[in-house]
Amino acid sequence: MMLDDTDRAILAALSRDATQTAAALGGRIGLSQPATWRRIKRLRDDGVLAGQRVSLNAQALGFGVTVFLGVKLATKGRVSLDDFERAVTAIPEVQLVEHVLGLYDYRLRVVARDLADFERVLRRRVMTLPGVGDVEANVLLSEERRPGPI
Amino acid sequence: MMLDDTDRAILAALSRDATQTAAALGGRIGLSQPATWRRIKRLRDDGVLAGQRVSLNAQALGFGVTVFLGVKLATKGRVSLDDFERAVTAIPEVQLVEHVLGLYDYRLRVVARDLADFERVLRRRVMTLPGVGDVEANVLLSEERRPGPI
DNA sequence: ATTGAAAATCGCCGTTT
DNA sequence: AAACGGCGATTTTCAAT
Repeated sequence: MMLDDTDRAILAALSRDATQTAAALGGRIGLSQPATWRRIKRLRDDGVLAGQRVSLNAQALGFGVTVFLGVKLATKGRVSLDDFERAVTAIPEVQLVEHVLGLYDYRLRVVARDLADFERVLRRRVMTLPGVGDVEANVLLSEERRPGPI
Repeated sequence: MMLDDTDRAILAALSRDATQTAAALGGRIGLSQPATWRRIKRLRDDGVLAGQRVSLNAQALGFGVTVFLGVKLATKGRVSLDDFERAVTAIPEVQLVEHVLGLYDYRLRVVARDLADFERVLRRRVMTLPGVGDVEANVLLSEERRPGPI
């Protein structure tokens, strides 16, 4: 599928604020409500707009600590990967499981109430995962999301 | 603020799909539309529901490669951090800038059309950032988002 | 239970490619 | 002629009270 500048403007606008109406968005880029809506629908149908999700404020929920873990597996057969993924997705504190290629095999985004709570998760849950070798940790200080290239 | 199981069910449902209506969501958890809507409004007012974002399908947009970069700065004064952050947010291919504590100073999520395009971004844009020391890369194979602890 | 707004269409006609 | 947009209108749905 081919995207023109109008599509890009719509995607950029929706990235900033997904709650705005088709009429308001169209007004800002010089399109009528139906035309804007048709384009949004096409972008949805083409799979470019993949969905819409709320972003939860972890701080407000009492999760003050976010840690990124790089995990290297000790053994890497197909079964090892499957076993690891099955087990890791059962840890509630894990928000994101990324299978990667490079120095590590998996990257995990983990939230905890505080550092003491994180230590518990690390020792009782992460270090006991099947096949785990090296684990590296980075504590999140701040993050900024950018619109991306579009 | 205090969350009960009903609030948790609402947050979990909205994390999966933010487009669903209060009536539909309520129906699934045994609440009326107004009751569900009031709870959602309270969660919004309390700052637990922080906003709503569309998820763009990078693949469909022609960005087939996602790479995580761990960046270590060579020099780490306040000015170095400010300079680095200013410069890195000007790279369109960077979707996410995470300031972290640990082996690395920053973690970047970078998208590119393909590996050749990524090499260009890495050499021309990332390696020329002010104060950059070591850079480590992990190529994303797949990722799975989880609801988190809520 | 109600209302007012917005989403989600449709048809038609003009323009551009 | 195919694709797209504007305009006007309608129906349906849903947020909000």
